[in-house]
Amino acid sequence: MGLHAEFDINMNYEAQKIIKALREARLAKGMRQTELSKLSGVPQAQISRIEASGVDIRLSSLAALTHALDLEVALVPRKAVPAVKSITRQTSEHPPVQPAAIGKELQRVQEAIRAMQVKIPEIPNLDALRKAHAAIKPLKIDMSFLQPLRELRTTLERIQRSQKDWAKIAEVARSMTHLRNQIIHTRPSPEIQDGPRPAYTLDDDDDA
Amino acid sequence: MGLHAEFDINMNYEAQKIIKALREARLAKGMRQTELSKLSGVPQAQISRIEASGVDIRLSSLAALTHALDLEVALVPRKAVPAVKSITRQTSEHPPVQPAAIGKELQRVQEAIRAMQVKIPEIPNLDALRKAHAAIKPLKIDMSFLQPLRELRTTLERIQRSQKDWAKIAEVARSMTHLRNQIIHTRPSPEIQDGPRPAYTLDDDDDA
DNA sequence: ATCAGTTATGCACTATTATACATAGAATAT
DNA sequence: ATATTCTATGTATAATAGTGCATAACTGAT
Repeated sequence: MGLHAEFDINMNYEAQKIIKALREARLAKGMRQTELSKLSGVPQAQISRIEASGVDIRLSSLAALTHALDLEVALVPRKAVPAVKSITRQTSEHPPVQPAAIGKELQRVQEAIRAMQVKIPEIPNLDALRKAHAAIKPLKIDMSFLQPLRELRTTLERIQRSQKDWAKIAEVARSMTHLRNQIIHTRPSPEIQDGPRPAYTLDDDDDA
Repeated sequence: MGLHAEFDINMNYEAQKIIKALREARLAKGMRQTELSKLSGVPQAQISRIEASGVDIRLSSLAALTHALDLEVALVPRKAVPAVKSITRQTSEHPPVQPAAIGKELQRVQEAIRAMQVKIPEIPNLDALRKAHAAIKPLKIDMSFLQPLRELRTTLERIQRSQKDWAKIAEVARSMTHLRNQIIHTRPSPEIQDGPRPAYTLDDDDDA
């Protein structure tokens, strides 16, 4: 039982690749096992075992997890694999070439959201927040938006600390979406094209 | 066909869709459960249970089956799902290297069914028709079946025009299903003797 | 009616996932 | 070093996938 237990021989390559993709998808979203647990309904302990101990997961569980990660399980013909791969690369999350300060701030926002979730078990609005953030993340953001971002974050943190006014979370989410729209409109800078991040799916990036 | 379409409540929607896709992939290749069983190592009984009784299959089994079917399990971002679907359609479910005349006739059959539906709003038998057609569509069909297909279609059209004898629709559906079975059974016949065709087809008929 | 091929079920039995807690161990802040 | 968060494990139990064999049920063919 090492730190990273080896995979059992139970699962074949294919299966292990999927599991690995799952884990990477979670990490790419900055999600913790506990969060994913809450979103998917799968207990944290089980997620851990799945990721680390090579549990031969059942399809329903896989579906639950992927759903929570905004992914979908698909059966693609071998012949189509390369094409599909290229598409998913395009669509997957890019940590875009960002001014360092912006990148850091985005990270902090994500942190704040996560902290929120940890503190308060039952919040429906949180998902809106997460989505707003996810919508902003893949954009190229000008330095002029650093301030607004920071303010949003501090507001969020204040709410979290005060343990009250959770109703305001929805409001924050709204302004965050608004901010996103502004960002988009300031310059016709659509999605980014390069992606050093293959992220999940059909990864052939081998390893051991 | 959906003799027994009763899935357990254990599996979620997503999971059931995958199972269905599996079954259809098998049928599209004209494979029988015993054959798939040999290729994948999964016992026929288990395959049957999986397809019909909504077994919550494990990932390793899924991988084994998909592999035997020349498919791969992929996790695709929700946003990319439509694109991926269009690709996989192009590659697999698509008119499978069909003689042009057959393809056209299938199209006409579909037309006839649709016309029927427009004329008569509520007919239970129509669904059977639709299913029979859907079951035929993904098959590789020999030119020898062109005549039977055509006859079925004209019968259908006659019924529709006469505005009567709707009871016969069920009969047509039955013979269509029958036709499907015949088509499947003639699989081990490497035909391809079409005339009206660009000579370069490059058909990648992958039957092993 | 009979036969052959395919799929669905029944049953006994095993192997493993899944779950609930609890908690240890690792990694990160403070 | 201390606290906190995150991940991995331990234990016990329930639920069920998986297997093998046999065979029923259904279909199309002779």
